[in-house]
Amino acid sequence: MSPRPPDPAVRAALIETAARIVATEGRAALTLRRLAGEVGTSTMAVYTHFGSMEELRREVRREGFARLRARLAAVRDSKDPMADLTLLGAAYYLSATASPNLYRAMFLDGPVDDGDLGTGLDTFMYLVKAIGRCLEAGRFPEAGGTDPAELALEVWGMTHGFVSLQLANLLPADQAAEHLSSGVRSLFVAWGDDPAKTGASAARARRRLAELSPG
Amino acid sequence: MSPRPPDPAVRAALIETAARIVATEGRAALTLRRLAGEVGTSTMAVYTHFGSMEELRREVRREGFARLRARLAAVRDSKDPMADLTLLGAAYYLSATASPNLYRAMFLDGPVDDGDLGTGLDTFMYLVKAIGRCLEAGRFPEAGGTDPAELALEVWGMTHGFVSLQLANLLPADQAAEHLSSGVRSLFVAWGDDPAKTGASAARARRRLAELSPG
DNA sequence: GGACAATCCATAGCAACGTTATGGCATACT
DNA sequence: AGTATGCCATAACGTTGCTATGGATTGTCC
Repeated sequence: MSPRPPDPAVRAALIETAARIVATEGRAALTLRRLAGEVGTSTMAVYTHFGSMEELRREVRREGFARLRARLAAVRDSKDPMADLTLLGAAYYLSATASPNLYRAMFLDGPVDDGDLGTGLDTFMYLVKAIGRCLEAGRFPEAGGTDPAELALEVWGMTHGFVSLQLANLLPADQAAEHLSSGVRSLFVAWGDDPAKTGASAARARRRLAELSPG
Repeated sequence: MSPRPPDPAVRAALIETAARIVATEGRAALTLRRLAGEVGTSTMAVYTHFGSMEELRREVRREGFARLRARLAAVRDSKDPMADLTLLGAAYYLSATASPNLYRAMFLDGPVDDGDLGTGLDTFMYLVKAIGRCLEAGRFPEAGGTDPAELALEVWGMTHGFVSLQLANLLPADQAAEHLSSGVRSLFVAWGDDPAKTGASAARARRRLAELSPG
């Protein structure tokens, strides 16, 4: 009754190879025939495993989110939640700029569907939790009863903005990084953080940069 | 000696039709044969006028920047430079979200080249000048001797960030608009603007929304 | 253990894509 | 008027994603 099962190794190889091609050469470089050729299978394998090229691209995005999540998870909670927060921002920025084409595929290439939204949202939670801990520590007196998710959205919007400008060649990397950090610092100031503490946390974050996964 | 000159009407029709297709149906809807068909010419006309499909897409981006510039130019200087600034931000946001596919083509679809950078930069100048007038009016005491372009970059980065998140379906329109305005307000607070004045300027800007071009 | 049935994947063909070659015909200068 | 120059219409080429067909392989049942 039961027929031949699909080979999980073929499926994994397709995703991994596709992610590599997209990450190194961009979306346009990923073609059906080339993918099948590099994996050493036939074009039909893509259709039995994913149904369409678009569905495979979605799996590539999932892979991208998984890698981003791993980077963020490498940032451990410390006694200075704002240093943790700064380090999360750095991990996000470095992930995006180290694999610009993958970031483009995840966030820029087109409207994401609901499936992506779910897998992307849990990476956002790392940011929300860090900000929540900053609030508990009393670092943002001016943002008293605010939902941490609201504040996290401000930080994410600004981060995504500068990353996008850099990836679009509208800003050189050094300017993007500098204005991003000064912009986020402005948010902290507006939320009432003590400037001396802000500086101390930033210094502590800088000392912990080695925690971040390589790349 | 001199041969038949290229018809400027054909060229204009190609650009206008291409911009309409991209704006209404997105980048993927613009194909060579369809464009030639709708304009009522042959596929070769595209190559005599633009040389390649990619060069025509660049003209579409130029057209998009021209439209954005017209929107920004419709905001006249008033005695309240921060109201002007807020209105410029609204004009930018409304332009982008009213023609999301055109904004995508201009800023999101791929790395822009140097030609785009030049045409895009002069729209940025509207923002720089408004912030310069805010500085002259003493609205940002904490940002004393800072270059207006630096501050404008912060505002632009945040604006572009939330616009991009909305266009990517990562944020619903109402949340994007709300967090964008509250984020920009945070920047003003961090730069030392008097909260009462900030509110008054925002109210004045709201009353002037009709100045903006329709759409 | 052998027949069966289901289905994965290899081969071949389709429409549509951007681009290039070819050629007729209109146009501006001698 | 004649001519040469180059715009634009027609046709073909290679590559794209996708579908139709068919052979090979594997799990199940008697």
